[in-house]
Amino acid sequence: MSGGTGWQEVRDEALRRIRARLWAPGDRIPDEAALAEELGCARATVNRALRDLAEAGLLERRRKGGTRVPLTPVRKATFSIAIIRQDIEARGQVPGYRLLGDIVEDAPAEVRAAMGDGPLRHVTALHTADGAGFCLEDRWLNPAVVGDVSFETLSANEWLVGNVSFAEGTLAFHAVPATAELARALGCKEGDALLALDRETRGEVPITWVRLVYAPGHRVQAAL
Amino acid sequence: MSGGTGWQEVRDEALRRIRARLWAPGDRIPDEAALAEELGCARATVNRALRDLAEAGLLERRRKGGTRVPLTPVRKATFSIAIIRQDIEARGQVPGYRLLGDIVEDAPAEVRAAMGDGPLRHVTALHTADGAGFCLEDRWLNPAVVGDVSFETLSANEWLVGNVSFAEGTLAFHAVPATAELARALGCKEGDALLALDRETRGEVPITWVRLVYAPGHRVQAAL
DNA sequence: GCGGATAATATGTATATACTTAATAACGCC
DNA sequence: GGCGTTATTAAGTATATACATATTATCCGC
Repeated sequence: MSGGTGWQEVRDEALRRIRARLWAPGDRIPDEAALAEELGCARATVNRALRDLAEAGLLERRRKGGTRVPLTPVRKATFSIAIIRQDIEARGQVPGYRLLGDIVEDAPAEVRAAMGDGPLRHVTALHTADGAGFCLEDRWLNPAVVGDVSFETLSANEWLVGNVSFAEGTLAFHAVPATAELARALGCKEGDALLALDRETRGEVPITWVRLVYAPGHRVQAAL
Repeated sequence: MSGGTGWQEVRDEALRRIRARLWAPGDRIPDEAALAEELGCARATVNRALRDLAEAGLLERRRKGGTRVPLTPVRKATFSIAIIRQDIEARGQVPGYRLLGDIVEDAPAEVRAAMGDGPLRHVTALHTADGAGFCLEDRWLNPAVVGDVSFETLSANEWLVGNVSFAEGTLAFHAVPATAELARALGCKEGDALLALDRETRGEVPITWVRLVYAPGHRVQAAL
């Protein structure tokens, strides 16, 4: 009657009521059955809509407890992790890649915490955009997983995505000062503030630990 | 037969096949009806499971085109945005708050791009954890939205969440060098590399633009 | 062979129904 | 009143069915 029964319309109507404070923070909202009747749709449709909002942190749902608008919503932001080359192409720039180092050695404590003790394959490479340094990849690999694949022309980043992707892992952002090596590779001054992304990937066993350090000014954008 | 028909079990089984490369990158997987029959459940259950994997970037689905394992998966990571005070409490530390400045003035170009021209209320505040500087909040507010609420004791961060939350916005991470003010507030040296989070929030009109600069070493963790 | 209309198809969604589960509320006992 | 048991409730899930919608594939006329 009111114009539609799709779950997205139900979600939008719920969102409107939240924003208009018809449903104020702390409030318990009508249950699914009541909303279904009011909006003229099935309960499953309301369920889908409210579940969607709950996943975004805009509602809190509990069995028997009903659904309520959180007093202090914990919004969730998502960002996409693509291959670096794709990232650069998406910016309309020409991607480049240069292998800087590839040796087996003992890793620092920070890496050993994630990858375990024992010698690891240490690969460093520079990704460029339109010829300029874009991102320095500092990667430690489990030799048992990668064997002796060459990363001369194909970045480890790309090889991993195509071969041992779909694994679990953790990810964190932080800031690091540019070392002499970073300054040289990324074309900035030593000590400059750079954005870094640490990522750890493992399947059954640890696979890789990587730190990507981006050129000055780089921003990683997320969507709410 | 095989042990269960819940959508999470279907999802896990699909994930297992992807990881085991039974379904290899580029492959088209069986359609929902076939999987439903094979796994002994309803098509809607399979749909729920595969939709979940597609949202995580582990599958690509298209009407008529079927479902396939992406050649270069674009994984999605999510992180939660809570009130800073809650963030600090979650670390087991005692949160503190000190208002540093609150004046109406013209904003720099970067902020005007998001908030429009005209004078804005500029609020700066320091969040502390166990007494030490944790995060400097540099916020520009639309006076038409906030009026003359006092942020002496309640952080703007918290006031906004409780009053104009549920709005749209953008969010980005980057790195900045510590200015003299930042160094003083966060207890570090001038020029130190610091993680910054820029966030823009708007409803019908621009509401606020904020930059949170964290103390040295701070990491923002995301989940895959 | 090419382009455009047409058919086929896999996913997307809506619905009624039924049952499960977690959490709260009610009850009754002491 | 305090406490443990039981009943109730609202969300969570599963299912069959039906129809919608985007594509892809096919067919046909030229």
